[in-house]
Amino acid sequence: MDAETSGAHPARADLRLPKVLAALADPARLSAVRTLGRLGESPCTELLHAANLDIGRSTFSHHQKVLREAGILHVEIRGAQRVLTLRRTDLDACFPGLLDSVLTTADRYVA
Amino acid sequence: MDAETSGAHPARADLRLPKVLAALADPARLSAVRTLGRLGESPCTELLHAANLDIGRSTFSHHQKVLREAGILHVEIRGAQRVLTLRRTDLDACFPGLLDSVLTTADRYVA
DNA sequence: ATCGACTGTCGACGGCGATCGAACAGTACG
DNA sequence: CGTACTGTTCGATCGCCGTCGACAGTCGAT
Repeated sequence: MDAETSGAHPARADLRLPKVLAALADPARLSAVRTLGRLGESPCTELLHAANLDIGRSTFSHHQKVLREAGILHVEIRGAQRVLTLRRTDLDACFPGLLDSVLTTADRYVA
Repeated sequence: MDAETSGAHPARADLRLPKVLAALADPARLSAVRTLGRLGESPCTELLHAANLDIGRSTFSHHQKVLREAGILHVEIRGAQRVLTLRRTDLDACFPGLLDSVLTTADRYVA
């Protein structure tokens, strides 16, 4: 079926810390992840606006891909939209405390 | 005195999450930080060997600078050597749980 | 069924960063 | 002083990453 949906999402055992950190290191992606942490789930464009990102949809599409391939995001196709969610359980299993830390860090240390 | 030693080390209030994550995202730097977490403190060359990094001294010097400017390392000059330590208290204050997470993540998720 | 509005993807380009080797500077020890 | 060691700086190379404009599915309305 979806060599698309499954191949693009790395298995839990394939997650790697450097890749996760690199994905989170970009300000736009970090903002998106933190916003998604508050929203729970969101389609791409909606998240793009909710995170106040001043970038085009094409750029955001690229970021979404990077986050997905790092194992941070799960993408579910609903009609014409792709609904994004955080892979909380997988991330917590591999990197205990990391996601919580990234999500709860005060805004003044993120700017 | 040390406009060198103090200016190069950002104040706690100036630490920024994206910069810290970017510094930790590089495999060589990540390995160095994790090794330093076990050693407590170490001079550059000693850490370079302890971390099994297959890179030259000049490259490591660059990484050390990146980690220092991100606020992750503290550098103390002792004679001819520079002794490196993690800025644990500052990092814990700004990004609770982050350093612990990075240091305690299982090796198999770091490779 | 087709038009239009919306969704997200793809190819290309530009710039940053990791790396190296060589030259340099500071320190310790004879 | 001269040798050995520690780490930095510089210039160059090269691959990767963020960005954009043009393109392609999908849905609702007419």
